[in-house]
Amino acid sequence: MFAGCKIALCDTTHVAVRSSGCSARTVADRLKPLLRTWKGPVDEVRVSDGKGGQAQLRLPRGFTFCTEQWIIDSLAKGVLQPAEAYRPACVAPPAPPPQAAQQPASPTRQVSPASFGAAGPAAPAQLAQLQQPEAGQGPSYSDVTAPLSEAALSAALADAQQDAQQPAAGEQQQGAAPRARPCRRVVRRGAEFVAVEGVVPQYTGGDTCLPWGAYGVWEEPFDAAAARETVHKLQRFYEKPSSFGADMPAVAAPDASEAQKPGARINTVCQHACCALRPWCIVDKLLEVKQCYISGPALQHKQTVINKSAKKLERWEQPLDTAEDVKRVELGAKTEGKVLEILQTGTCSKLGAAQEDPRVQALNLFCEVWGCGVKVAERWAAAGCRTLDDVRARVGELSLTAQQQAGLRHHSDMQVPIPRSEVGRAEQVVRQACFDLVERWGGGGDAEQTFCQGMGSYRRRAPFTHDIDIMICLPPSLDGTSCSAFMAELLRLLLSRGLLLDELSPRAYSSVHVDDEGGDGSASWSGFCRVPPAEQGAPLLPVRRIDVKVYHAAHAPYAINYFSSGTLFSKALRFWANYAPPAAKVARAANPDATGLKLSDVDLLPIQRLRPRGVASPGGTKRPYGDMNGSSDSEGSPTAAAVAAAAALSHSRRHKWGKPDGKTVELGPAVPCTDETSIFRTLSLDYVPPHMRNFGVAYNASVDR
DNA sequence: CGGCATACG
DNA sequence: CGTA
DNA sequence: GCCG
Repeated sequence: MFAGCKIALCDTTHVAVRSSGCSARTVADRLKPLLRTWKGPVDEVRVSDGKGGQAQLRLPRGFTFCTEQWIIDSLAKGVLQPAEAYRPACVAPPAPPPQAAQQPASPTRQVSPASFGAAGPAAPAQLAQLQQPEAGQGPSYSDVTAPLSEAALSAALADAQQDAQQPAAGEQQQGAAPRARPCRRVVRRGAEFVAVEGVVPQYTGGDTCLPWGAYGVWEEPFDAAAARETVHKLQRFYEKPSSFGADMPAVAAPDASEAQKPGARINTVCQHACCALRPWCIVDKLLEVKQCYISGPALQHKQTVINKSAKKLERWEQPLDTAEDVKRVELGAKTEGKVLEILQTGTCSKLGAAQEDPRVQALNLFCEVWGCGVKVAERWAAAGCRTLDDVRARVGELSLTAQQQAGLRHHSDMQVPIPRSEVGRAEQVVRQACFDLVERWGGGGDAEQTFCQGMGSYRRRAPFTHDIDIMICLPPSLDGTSCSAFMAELLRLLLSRGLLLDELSPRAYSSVHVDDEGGDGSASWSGFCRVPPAEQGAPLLPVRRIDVKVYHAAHAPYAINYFSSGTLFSKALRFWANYAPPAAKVARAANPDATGLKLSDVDLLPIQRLRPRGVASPGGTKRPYGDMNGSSDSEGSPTAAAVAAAAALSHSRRHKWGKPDGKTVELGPAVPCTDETSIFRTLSLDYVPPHMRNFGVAYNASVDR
């Protein structure tokens, strides 16, 4: 029924429908043409969209409607979820007239007729929770603390609470009556935290009173609605900074244009039901177009722009049938043109030309090799190579780095997605080694404050990842030790325990970091590993890419924030810190000369931008995004103190390549953050949990490059 | 036309 | 320049 | 490629 459609490959008994903004009529119309090829039995079903719209539609027997969230959750949990809990509002069974009149806006679910699946008269409360899985995941605090016993606090917990004041956690609870302290006993056994009494708590802060990082608990409480709003705010500001302050709806209002579409239908190529809900085919084509921009000036930024547009389209929940439909998305001029062309012809001239060009094809292929970027790819192509085997055959004359040779060797294994479970087992191996080492290195009484977790899309709950990314934050008692020395030991241990491949010299790891102050603040290593099979005799698992990072405790909030976020989310957050008026206000409070904040993986610094965005040249003094806050005029002429401070600060972190950015100066003092929540609060944002730090729709195939 | 996130190996 |  |  959905041949060629990427969503439907998951399952052949469900019809994915967007959760809102769609009429029953539309669903019926979309299904009609698809049914022409359906041979099996069909049921006549009456549906209502709760907005007065009703429709009679034909549905293959045994099929059920579901939202896209059903797919995501089913994948994440590895089990098909009950579809009735994910029924789209726009295809609810028609409500009996009297009730519908009484509660027009109420989302109460009616019990379904047979063709909606065997929902039965399930408890409405349960349904409501499942309907919005996000809400269920939020730490409605009572859920978190309820199972815990009311016995006496463990002495260790009491101690920890005394010296860790948690202002951010308290703030989140504003308004709510303080609850009795939850009580529990948790002990660390090696790399594991086990509950002796009650259960290991899930979230820090809030009224659990649990300091961040105690007992291996690093998850912070969140409000799903506030988090969604924050994601939206960041997206908007990143995509169109001038839109700051204007309140825009998260999705385009379900328009009345469904009734009479003014424009002519130009979409002649894509009839997929799921593409009416999200233009997947357009997104896919656009990402192919991105590949045309593989060489030339500023191409990285052109690719970035296409990426942004793709994410925007991915979030677009209206059908794209007419030119007016496309206009409403508000893409850039050129991108919009490409989308129109794709709609009309199924492809785009730019793409056609590039697909004919074997050199462009080769460049894109070569860039898949880890360690090979555009420059190197161009060298290989210039030498006449068109396939990876061409390159392999001429390794000698092309002078590949060890990294590139390894990347070439494992290229095919890199194509295999990594299931969560495998990342989890790698995490266990590293965690064991890490805690062993922390103890051996005399990590005082605070070894349990060591952070060691799988990061990246794994921490964002993706069902599959493309690499294994593990981060360690040493406990405070190891502040004086060198991260690279710790890394070297750790790699040796991981090699001997059979996780790492003996490639890219994990044996000889050393970081030439003879910088300032004793003890370098961070170290990182990238290489390959093979996770030992779960049971003996099982076939070897593929080789995987693995990154390991070690940070000092002081950097933990910033490092964890960065490595838990998707690429675009990180960029948007840093962009916000740099330029958003609320961030600028915070910056000025920390240092009167500051114009914004610079967020990195180790700290949050006030900075002074000598030429703020929106200022043409030395001439005018136009401020970037309106003069929304009173500010002292001190732009374009850094104080002597600022320059001196900048020189001192940037001394240790001067890059070898690229131009040293002379247009901003780093100022002090750094803004201290105790946890991730406090980073968001500092930036005047609400905390966003890792699994929501994706732009676009979570866990589809697209990867930023 | 300058800037586009920020850093380490 | 490569990586994240 | 797009925004200011």
